[in-house]
Amino acid sequence: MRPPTPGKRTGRPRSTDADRAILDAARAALVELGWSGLSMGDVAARAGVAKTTVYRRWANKSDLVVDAVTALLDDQLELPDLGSLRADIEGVVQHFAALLGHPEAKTGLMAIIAEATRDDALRSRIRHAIVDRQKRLVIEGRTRAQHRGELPPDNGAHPGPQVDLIFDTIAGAVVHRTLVSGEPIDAAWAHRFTELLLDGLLAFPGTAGPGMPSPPSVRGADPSSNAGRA
Amino acid sequence: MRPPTPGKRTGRPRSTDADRAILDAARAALVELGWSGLSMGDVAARAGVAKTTVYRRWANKSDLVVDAVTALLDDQLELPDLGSLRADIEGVVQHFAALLGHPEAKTGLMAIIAEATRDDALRSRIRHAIVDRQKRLVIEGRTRAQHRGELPPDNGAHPGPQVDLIFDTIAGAVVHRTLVSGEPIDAAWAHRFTELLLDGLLAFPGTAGPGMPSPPSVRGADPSSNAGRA
Amino acid sequence: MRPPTPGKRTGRPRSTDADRAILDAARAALVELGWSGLSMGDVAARAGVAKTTVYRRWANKSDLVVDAVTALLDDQLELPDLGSLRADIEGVVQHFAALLGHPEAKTGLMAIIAEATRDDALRSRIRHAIVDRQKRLVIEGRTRAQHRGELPPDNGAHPGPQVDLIFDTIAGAVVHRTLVSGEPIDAAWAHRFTELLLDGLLAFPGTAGPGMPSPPSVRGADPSSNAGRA
Amino acid sequence: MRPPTPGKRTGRPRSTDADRAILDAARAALVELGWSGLSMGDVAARAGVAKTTVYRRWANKSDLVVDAVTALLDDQLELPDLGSLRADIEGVVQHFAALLGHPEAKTGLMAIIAEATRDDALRSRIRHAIVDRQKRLVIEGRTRAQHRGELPPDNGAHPGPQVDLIFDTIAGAVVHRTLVSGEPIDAAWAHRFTELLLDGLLAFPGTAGPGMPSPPSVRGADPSSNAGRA
DNA sequence: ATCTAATCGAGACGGTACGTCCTGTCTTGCA
DNA sequence: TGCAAGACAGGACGTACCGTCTCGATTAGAT
Repeated sequence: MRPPTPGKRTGRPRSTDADRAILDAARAALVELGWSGLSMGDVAARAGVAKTTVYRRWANKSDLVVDAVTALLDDQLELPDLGSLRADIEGVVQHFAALLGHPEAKTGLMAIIAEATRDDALRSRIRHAIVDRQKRLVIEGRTRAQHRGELPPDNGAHPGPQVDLIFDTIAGAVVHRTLVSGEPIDAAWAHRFTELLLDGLLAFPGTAGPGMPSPPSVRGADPSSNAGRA
Repeated sequence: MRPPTPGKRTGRPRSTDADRAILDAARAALVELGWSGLSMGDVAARAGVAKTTVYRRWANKSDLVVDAVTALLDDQLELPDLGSLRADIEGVVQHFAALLGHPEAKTGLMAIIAEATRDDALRSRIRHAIVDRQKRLVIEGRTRAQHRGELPPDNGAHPGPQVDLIFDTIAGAVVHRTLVSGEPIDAAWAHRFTELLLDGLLAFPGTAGPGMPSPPSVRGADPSSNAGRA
Repeated sequence: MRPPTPGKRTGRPRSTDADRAILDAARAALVELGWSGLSMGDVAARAGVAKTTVYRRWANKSDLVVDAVTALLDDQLELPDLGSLRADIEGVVQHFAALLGHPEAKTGLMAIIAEATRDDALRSRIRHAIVDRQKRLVIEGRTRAQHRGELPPDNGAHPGPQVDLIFDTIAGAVVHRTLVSGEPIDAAWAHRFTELLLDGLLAFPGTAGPGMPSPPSVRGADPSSNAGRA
Repeated sequence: MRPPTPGKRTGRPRSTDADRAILDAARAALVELGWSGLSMGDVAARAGVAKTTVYRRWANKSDLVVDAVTALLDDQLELPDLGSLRADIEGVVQHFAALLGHPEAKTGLMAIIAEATRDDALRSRIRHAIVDRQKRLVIEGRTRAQHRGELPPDNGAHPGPQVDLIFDTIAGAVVHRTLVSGEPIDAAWAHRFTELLLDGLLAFPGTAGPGMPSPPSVRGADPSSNAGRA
């Protein structure tokens, strides 16, 4: 939705009904047909709008779909305080997983990410519209944990890289399991993943079966797992 | 490459030269033009082959690109023994990151994954051709670490879920950072990620800035992995 | 040129330049390449027009060629008064023969007629666009001859069958000699044919060799038609 | 059916069953699909034969169809003596019309004639295989009429042009009425056409209605129709 | 009784055109 | 000026045939 552009104010104003109808139509088409099956003409027809009206707002497929998808995600960005870092992470994992369970989010996200691998402008748009936005969840959770005393306060170093690392790890795992491995994410998986993230691999060497969580280790103080190490 | 399979023995056999030429051409076209720019006619022309000859083997773009990309990954599956679990993980992370640095792998992988979000057959094809194959790396590294005594032996529980979790975590983080966040993976990131994975977030207070490695972590006293560091 | 017809008035109107360019290109292509060599894509290219633009107007090759050929014939429909029935017939025979001498008319006509042998819609289209139109020549010549007193006036019977018979005989002989027998039509043939048609076989003892005109037939004492002969 | 060619006698002989099956299949396909719809592969499939087997006998579609059609006509060439020139002509007209009533003859003939308008080799093949063969009918009828005294004997001049003219007139009228005008040929039309051909237009100026034949005029001795002439 | 060479079926091959679909731009007339 | 409608140039799609080619398996006649 770019070129309604600058100061000008004359002529017939754009229909906001059309805006909504087009985004809704795009979302619906994306679910049914996928990125490559989605056509601008079809979106216009679904929205009951002329093709011109679509192109007047979005210059091409990418732009339209990015807006359609991000609008979808914007409604979902919340991180309720569940009382502990561990619970917060489990919560966000399940929340994100639930979001990716919706076919429109799933298809749309992957489609624009794929397209972005060869389109720098699209990539940076995704970065700003999606990644940076979601990163606030990590920052917020981190700050909250620091206030609770679960994590030490910032020691003066820039926390960005740390935040990025954790964001990529959490989001990556969820996305990969859902979209690449193609397995669903349930409470048990969320629990085990949180355990791994907080305590580390060396702290729970495969003793956990599915749905059979290991006892919460505090800072991984499990002597047996340290046995073979210097 | 499906329909030649039925046991028939009659007629002129398919040219294996054509097989190779087409896959090579598809790979090259993928790098230059990306998924959406790749056209079957162009691939045929590059391969010096008629369009018919391509369609006789692969029914559509997805099928062709999946085969082209998996063949690409098959050449890359190695996990040299670097002497410790920590080093092995850092190694595989960097190895996988390097692979995703190649535009052909990057574009091709994401494209077929995106396409797979709405194509069950393609999804299971990806699972078998790529995911399951790569999972062996995790299993191999795990077994090696158990022999070294870094990890306890299997305690009778089925190790699958554990392997899956670790695989999704490693592959997911690498893929997400590379393709979604759009940041490169260097030695420092690989090191910090490995530290997080092995020791856990609670043991890892995020004091490291970029290019400014964290102090040797309390428990990661592995000489080989510290070799290049202060 | 069918589907624009419904009374609609909206949208961008079709380019009449394109109409003309396409028909001209089709005519030219027909001459150079013949029916089977003519391709829609090539016609579009010659007309400097997209293939879509051709298909929007004509659904297939037959339709396009029919229109191209009939437009060609429409320019040619004249029957100058040569002073006598005999001269008028000789004139129209030579005129029609000259028309069939043009490769575009020759190829186009036969092609659509052949196609029409298995396409009822096309057949009736040809009937209306070509046959009925040309029949007026016979009617006009007949009326003229009646005014001159060469033929008796209509005796109350419907003249249709008579007109049809004469039309099929004249047109059939010209077409057959030109396209089936593959021999050219010159002044001598036109003269002998007219003699046969007017006087009948029994009055016409076949003494004429080629270029060796028969002696003035007993009953065909028409000065104008004998002008160029011994 | 050309290249079984010269002296050689060794190897497996060609199957005559295949010859017949192919021609029959070609005939059937021609009726159903027309020239342009007929494909060599389809003919082979209908004949239960490999494409190679067809191409080994006929180099292309034209050759095959010409042979298929001429074989069809060869069975039909007879001119029974009906006792008078008039009856013989009426007989051959109706006979030829009946032949063109068969869709396979109709479609096949027109198709190859149309193709011949731009293929000299095909044209001369048609001339020899069809036209020249049928011309014998005219020659035979003429000779017979001369023996009966209905026509004068040859006066030394070469009779070819006369034969050609009559052949083109008869065949042309029948073909044109059937295929171009698209009207059927019944006994009444055959009678009226014969009358025109034998007596001439000036002898029966439209006094005949359909199915209401004029009395047989002998040498067109109708004074009233000659009124306006010198 | 073998040898041998042309036949047969099957179907892959390089090409060419097909007719459809979509893209992004443009040209109308109405509001 | 916005908008619905739809024409426009361009280009890829996946299909269908063409006429050629390579296979392995017959099949007769010549040896």
